Amino acid sequence: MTLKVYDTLRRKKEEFKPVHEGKVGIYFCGMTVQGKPHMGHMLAFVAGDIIKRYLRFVGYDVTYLQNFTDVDDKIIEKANAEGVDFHVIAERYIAEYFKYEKELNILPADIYPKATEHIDDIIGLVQRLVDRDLAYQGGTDVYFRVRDCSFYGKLSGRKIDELQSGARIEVEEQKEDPLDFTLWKGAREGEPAWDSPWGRGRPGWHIECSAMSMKYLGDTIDMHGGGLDLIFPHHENEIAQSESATGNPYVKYWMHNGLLNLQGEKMSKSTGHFFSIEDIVKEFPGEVIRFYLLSTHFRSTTEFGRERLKEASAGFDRIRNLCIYLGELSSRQRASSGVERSGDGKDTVTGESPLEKLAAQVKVDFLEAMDDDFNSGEAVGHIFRLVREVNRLKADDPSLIENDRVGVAALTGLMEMFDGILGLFRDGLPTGDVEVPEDIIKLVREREDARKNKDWARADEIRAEVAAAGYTIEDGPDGSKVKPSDSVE
RNA sequence: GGCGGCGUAGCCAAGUGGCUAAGGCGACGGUCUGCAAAAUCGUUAUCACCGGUUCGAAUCCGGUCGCCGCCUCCA
Repeated sequence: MTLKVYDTLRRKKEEFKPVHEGKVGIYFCGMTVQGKPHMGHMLAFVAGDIIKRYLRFVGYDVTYLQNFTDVDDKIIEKANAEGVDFHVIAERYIAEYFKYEKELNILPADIYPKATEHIDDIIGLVQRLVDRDLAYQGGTDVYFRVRDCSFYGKLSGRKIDELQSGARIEVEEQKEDPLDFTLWKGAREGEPAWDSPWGRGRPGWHIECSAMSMKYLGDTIDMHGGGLDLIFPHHENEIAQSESATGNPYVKYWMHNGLLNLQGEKMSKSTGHFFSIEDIVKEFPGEVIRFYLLSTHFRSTTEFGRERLKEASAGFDRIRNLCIYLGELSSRQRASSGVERSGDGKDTVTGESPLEKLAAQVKVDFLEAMDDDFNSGEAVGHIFRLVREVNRLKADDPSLIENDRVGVAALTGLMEMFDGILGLFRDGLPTGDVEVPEDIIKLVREREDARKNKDWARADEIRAEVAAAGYTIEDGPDGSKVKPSDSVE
């Protein structure tokens, strides 16, 4: 099987071949920490996480960078409004980010470079561009000369001449051309600033990503990710400045995630038309949020809303229930293994039992989906097929499953693999061994007695009571089970 | 105006030339259950419209309509 990846620049899917054998360097555009993270951010980072996890699963040595752009106009604005140092603002939102990164089971990046900690690298890169006459100082700023960049526009499909007509003419007379973008921004009174050959100032937007990406991962990196809305101008400018400076290709595969829609319209901070992760996490478990985000292909525009999350929650419960069932079977089988496990032949790996066949088939389907540009949406569909198939076998003849130790082990291993790649569960596969308070257990026992006596009224009463406490009772052939209520209302 | 994307069932969503168009949610009808829950079975799509290419198209080409994004800070 071969991994295929869609590249935004070439606009097609291609077989993935890393720059260096066995290694993958990924730079994922993180947040400009000027506010709390919203769902759109989280979608992007979950997408990056899936890519990272899968490449590791396939066997690559992955180095994953996710930056924090921790100085910009809005951060400074907020700092001034609150009368604090801009670092206070930046660090506040960085801390926020980490909170939700953990909540959504996003594996930590290997490096979280910050713009303000790479001022020297940034100045060095700007200097290279100035030295080559591709950038110039205008007033206290330094600009990139867009018209001299022959390949400008190749990522976004824009032509320089067409750009100009639509471009807002900025009132910066220091620019030779309105299209030129800022590499270095001279400081005004009261703004954070660093010394540079062009006077005190700070980096413009775009340049920090180029500098940090190249510093840690080299001139040419394997993948650069971020939201679709970063293609222009951010990534276009990154390519322009990076390739102009080094003469080497900047990125091998551009990975852009689709944007989140809210009732058909893009989430947008400026219009207030968005959900903050902070609010959503109050209503839904991080696992459900993550599951929803990854059950659509990351490049698609995705509808987001509470209704969608409720649906995802119901589906997610099906997967969780299967894991719990498998966990119970394993422990039961383990418990009985000492006694009756001689020579019925069931413990032999034959690859022939229905469970083994099912596991093998679904595994292939799942991996094929993931190999196809990390299509986690399709992959999730295969998991559901597995869930239904196992449940069907169980409904037909539970003993078939219960006696198939090898098959159960195969399924369990498969679910662990899915979990490793998709990061479905924060604490590993759910086992069903959840803590239920003593008083609840007491009630359940009481109810079982009532049921034996066919005192249905009392039984229903207790069930309601237990439900009110947040637990669900399921009556089965071997008694009643209790578990925390998992569906989200 | 320029560039790009999308339009698949009640809703969400895979699928980009060829077996019965994944999967989830919901709804309706069965099974199981004391009733539920969980689970399961069945039903619920000629893929926006028109034309073309092809033995064959949701999938390719052309056109029409509709929606959205980018072009300004944005995951």
